[in-house]
Amino acid sequence: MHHVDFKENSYRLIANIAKALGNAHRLELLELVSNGPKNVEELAKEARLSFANTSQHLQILKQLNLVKTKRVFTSIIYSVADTSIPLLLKYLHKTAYNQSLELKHTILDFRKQTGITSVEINDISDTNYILLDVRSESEFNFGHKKGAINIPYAIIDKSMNTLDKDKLIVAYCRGELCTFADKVVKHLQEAGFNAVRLKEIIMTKTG
Amino acid sequence: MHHVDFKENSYRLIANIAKALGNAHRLELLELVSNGPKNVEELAKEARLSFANTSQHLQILKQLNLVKTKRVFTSIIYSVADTSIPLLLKYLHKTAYNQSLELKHTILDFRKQTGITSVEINDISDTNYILLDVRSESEFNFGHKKGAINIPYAIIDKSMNTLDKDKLIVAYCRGELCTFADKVVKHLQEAGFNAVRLKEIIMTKTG
DNA sequence: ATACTATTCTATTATTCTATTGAATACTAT
DNA sequence: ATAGTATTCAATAGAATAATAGAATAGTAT
Repeated sequence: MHHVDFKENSYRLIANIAKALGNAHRLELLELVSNGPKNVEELAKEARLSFANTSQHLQILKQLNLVKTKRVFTSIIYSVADTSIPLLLKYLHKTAYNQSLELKHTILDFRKQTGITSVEINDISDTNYILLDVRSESEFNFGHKKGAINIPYAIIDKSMNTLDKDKLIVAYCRGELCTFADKVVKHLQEAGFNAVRLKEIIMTKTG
Repeated sequence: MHHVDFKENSYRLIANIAKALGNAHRLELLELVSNGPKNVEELAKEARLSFANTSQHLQILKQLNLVKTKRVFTSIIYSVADTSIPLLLKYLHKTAYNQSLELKHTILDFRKQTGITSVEINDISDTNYILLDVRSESEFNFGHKKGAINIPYAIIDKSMNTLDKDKLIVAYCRGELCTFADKVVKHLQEAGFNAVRLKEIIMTKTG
């Protein structure tokens, strides 16, 4: 192969991966499956898309080997194909946040509007905090931050009495654009807890 | 802003960055400017594109704040907007290499065909090797690996006599898809030098 | 001032991408 | 076997993207 064809072929193949990430819905779907395996119905609902459209986007991701499937009873379960993919998503978010003033302001304004404090793990002086994962039980079991406990968003009102009011509660969900943690923090604060939201780009196991 | 709009807006803005990388020519242009500032003419020539088309692609990259411009005499010089961008490109290459069998084989077959050995820095047992940067002088001056010396690809035949035949020569260029280093290694080997190519995804300063 | 030149803009065309709809498929459950 | 259901396929229309050619612009050089 001539070096010009080699270069053009290679760039085309790499660009194909970027192109797959270059659609807001596919990006969201890929992040959803990065948080744990899900079937098409769940993904369609979470991403607010039609069934058929979700399936089509997922097939594009599958064709590029970014997600993989397996059948479990009547459902096709999609999951992320490789652990390097969430890492790529993280750097994409980072660059977007750094280079797009509009994105930066969208995120900062939203957090400001909710009035909830976001902290990074390293910024927490209190060593005796509770790290609270508010995602679903299956997402928690698929992978979570070291030392975290799980109270899914949906049941926080019933289960918050198991939490210690004297400790700082640091809640997190799927990442920067997931708003489960924001809502949980608000509920906890209203119930008299000392709670903040973990500032993170994308959910990663170690932190 | 409602949390659904917040999410959709944010994903749209992040996807816009990915979309910019989702074109083989733009990807190549972005990597070219990551190696050092260049004017439109240079970029068009290197990427084998028409002048107008190059300009249009560059404007898309500029609009997304991935590249920046400045005028120097009669030319507009494009350069990469931020150091986080080459890092994103590196992870994109990595994921593409891992997930696309076709890309992996394209690269492996090309290197096999040239018959040139690729090594990683850590694999070199001989501590007394020469690290040779074969890019242009201006690219070298913009940033190079620690300890590297520069003999641009274009003048290797005239300048190879300054190199030591008793030392291992490890040549590198702009990265995995750049073939300058391959050609230089071949010339050096034919002239009786002991030369190999540095295996690297994207040119980074430290290594 | 004027010519020159590097770059960008405009208009056009061909191509690719996206969402929708309804039908088809492939598997499970009985 | 048959029914049921989750998912995918196929066709389509509209929107967005990409490349080309030629005109326009904005600066430098004389």
